[in-house]
Amino acid sequence: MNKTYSAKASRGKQDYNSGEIESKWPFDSAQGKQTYNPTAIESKWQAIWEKEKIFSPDLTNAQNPYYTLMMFPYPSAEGLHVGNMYAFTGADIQGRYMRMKGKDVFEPIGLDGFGIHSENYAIKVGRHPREQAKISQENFYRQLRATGNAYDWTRTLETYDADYYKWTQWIFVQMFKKGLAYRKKAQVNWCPSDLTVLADEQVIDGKCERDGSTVEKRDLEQWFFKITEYADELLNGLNQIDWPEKIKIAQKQWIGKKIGINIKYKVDDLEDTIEVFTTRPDTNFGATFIALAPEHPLALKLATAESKKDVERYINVSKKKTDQERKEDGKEKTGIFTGAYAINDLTGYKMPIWVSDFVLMEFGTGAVVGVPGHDKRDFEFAKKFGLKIIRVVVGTDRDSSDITKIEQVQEEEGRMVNSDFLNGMDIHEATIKIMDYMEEKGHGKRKVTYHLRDWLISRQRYWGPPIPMVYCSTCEKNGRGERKDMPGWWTVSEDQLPVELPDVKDWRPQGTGTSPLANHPEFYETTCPSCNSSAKRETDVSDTFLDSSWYYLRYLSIGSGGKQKNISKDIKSHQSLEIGSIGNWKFDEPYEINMVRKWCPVAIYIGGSEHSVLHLLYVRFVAMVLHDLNSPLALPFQEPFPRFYAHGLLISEGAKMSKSRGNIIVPDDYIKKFGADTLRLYLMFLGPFDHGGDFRDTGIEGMNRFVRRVWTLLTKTTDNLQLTTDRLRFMHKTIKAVSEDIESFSYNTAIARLMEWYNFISNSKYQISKMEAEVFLKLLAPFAPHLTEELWGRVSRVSKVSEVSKGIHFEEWPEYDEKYLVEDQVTVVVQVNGKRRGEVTVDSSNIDKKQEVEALARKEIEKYVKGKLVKNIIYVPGRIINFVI
RNA sequence: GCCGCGGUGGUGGAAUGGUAGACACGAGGGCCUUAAGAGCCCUUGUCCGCAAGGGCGUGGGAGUUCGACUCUCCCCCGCGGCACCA
Repeated sequence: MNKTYSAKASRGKQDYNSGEIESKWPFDSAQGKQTYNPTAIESKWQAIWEKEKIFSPDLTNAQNPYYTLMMFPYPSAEGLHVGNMYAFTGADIQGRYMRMKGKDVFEPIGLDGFGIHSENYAIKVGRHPREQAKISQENFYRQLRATGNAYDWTRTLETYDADYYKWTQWIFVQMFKKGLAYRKKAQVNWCPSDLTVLADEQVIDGKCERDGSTVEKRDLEQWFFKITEYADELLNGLNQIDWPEKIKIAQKQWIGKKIGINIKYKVDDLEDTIEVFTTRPDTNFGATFIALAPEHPLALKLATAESKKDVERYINVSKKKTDQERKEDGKEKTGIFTGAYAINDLTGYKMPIWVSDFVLMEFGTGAVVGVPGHDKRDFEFAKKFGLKIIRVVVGTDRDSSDITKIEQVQEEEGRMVNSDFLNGMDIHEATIKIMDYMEEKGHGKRKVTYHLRDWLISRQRYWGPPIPMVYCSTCEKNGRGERKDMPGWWTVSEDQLPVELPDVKDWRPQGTGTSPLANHPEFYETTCPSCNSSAKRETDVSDTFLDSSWYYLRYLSIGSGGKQKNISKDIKSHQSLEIGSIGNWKFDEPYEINMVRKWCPVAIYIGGSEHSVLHLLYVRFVAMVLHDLNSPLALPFQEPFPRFYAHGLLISEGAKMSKSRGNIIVPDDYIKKFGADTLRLYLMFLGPFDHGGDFRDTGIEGMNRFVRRVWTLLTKTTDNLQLTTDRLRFMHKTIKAVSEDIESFSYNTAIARLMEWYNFISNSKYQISKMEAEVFLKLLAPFAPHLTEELWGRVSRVSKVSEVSKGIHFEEWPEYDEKYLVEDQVTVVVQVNGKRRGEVTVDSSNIDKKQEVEALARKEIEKYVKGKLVKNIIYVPGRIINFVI
């Protein structure tokens, strides 16, 4: 399919270059100008590309769909910084390469501008979020255009558009209908500076993911998504997707599936039983105490009369502590004895029941069985309070003595001792045996636990999609509701969506545990969709991560059937939104399923790894739910991104770019001074794409020099040039290397190969032939799209008058020919005992003749071998010959 | 504590187990120029040496191999994820 370049082809093409051929593609405007003027060239081509819509594929009729997607940005803060540009450029190169390889590439862009990031920025600058969004949008799109990425500008989306968040709300409704959205009162993470609740995934080390303030616990009634119901799917799906291992591991850890057993213990002299969860029931013969979380319902109940007061005091102190304090104080274990005992059925031992805040109510059953010999925490606790310690496992250190020091606590592999019928078994065998035994005896039941918790979805903020639910107290009294388990609650019907976010003046978060919308009866007062009595809308909005959990589907559906939308102010403004359609833009479906079938799953998704357990987990969950819809809209796949590539982080002054650090670097000035092409090349040349790097502009002049030299060389193309084999070989070698490097995201080495080729031609004082120039431009095109487009017009013209060219970015990627890669002569390195002592040149045809090479090599290293016994000679054909003496 | 990734010149970084330092940046020297800038040419891991040449070199230590930046084990350092998760 692709052209193969050879000397013959080159001669054949000379005919076309009369210099008189005209093309429809506007190549002529810069004719005659000889100095490189990036500003002029870049804005010219950006305007042409967008006007001609060459990067807007025909979604319906495309033959080789290739959907390349970059995580869309939060347009908060002061604009696109070079870190964003680094990531976007790397993604764009991949897309441009695939386009030249013959794919119909769809590369959309949009803004994730709804939600807390953008709202916080609006607070900072004191502007209404909606007003700020307009400003940010304009600024971001202007900057994005200036980077020269091949975006489809006819299909942009912004998550704060009513025509987008209508469907974000629709997804919430589907969640509710499937029983996956529910409301419950729970201890939730509260960020005291954002004045809202946060999902577990948004709390890092007890601190808010965004602003680093210490997260508090509050008891609030909140909306959750039952992501836990998909825990196994989310876990198993990881085996089928081509994602970086570190991200898969992070998700796996976060899901945290553990198989263990719930064991019930009778409380001595009482009717109560205590249930504990453990993954190490094999050590149960060594169980000597029980510890309850302070919040455990039995904690106070079991306390004997004389200890009741102390237990109560302990519980109250614990409850006042934040999670953070509990963890920090936990370095020194605390606890209080209830006075009660539980019976270890295996040994008959009366285990004292304690209350301690190292036990967490949220995990397992909120109670643990203490095996101090084989768990360090249990040991610390037992040691401090003088509880019994029994060894039941002997590990690889063979220590079988009593456990008296923390270093002796044995948590790893080993064999059972002091454990009756388990003795002699290794711990894994014993685990199975004891679980079988306990289940048989009715003492316990196998249990799977997950670290993953349900996704807390509601936010007490303004700038987000209102949760599309209505609460009717009349219905609740009558026990009626859309779902039996949630009396009083009704979804807003689809034809009533979107629930529009009203413009209010008091939009700032208030910290009362409710959204600012709760102050607006004109918003929340409504009638019950079921019984018509007066009812109240939900006033919380949904988490930003819900907005971004489905956007890849929407891009495909902007413009019905792949028709392009007309960007008009009316459509963009939420006030004028009508249900139905405006122009050719359909509003009656969240995504067009036929387009989704054709283009999804996404061919390659590129983004940062900081979203490992946030966006990248949520987006998979939402896709799985949509896959399971009982509807024509059900997705035909479970995994939206079978291939994900995590780019590195570009940092500045050793830290992630952020406004608070004041180390933001914006590309604008560099683009103005050197052009986007130079900056693109410079960013990509810093190192491997998954590596990131520290942005210093010390090398950018050098890259600018390269770009200008390329310009100079390529404006002096010669048509009549007989190429030597050497030159052809270099060209083919470069084609091979650059192609492979792009495919493996080694952009830095791809650029280095092009520099080598340039050096080879220019150092030899050669002129560049037309054929070389064409290939060179094509290989450089993904990296420097404007420069190459401009030069393409000059170097190549277009071969056929009748053909309408779409420029270099739609030309075929060059293919290399193996036969040119073979060298006539090769250099064989001569080693003595593995040390390089010389080299010999051998004809390629002779590289398999060991004797001849050996004879040549011997001469080379005679002085090293003289008088020594050569024990062995290793010859690697064409590479190396090693004399072992 | 557990898991993952990394450690190569002054700097960013190259190297299917086979010539370590590609390609750049920076630095030094030269040409051009009235001058500056731009451009071009040369040198540039380190030590000894005028040179020829040689020694040493990929965080440290051992090992496998004819041969190790690359594979194995131990240790040190940096970065990232998880974490009183029972």
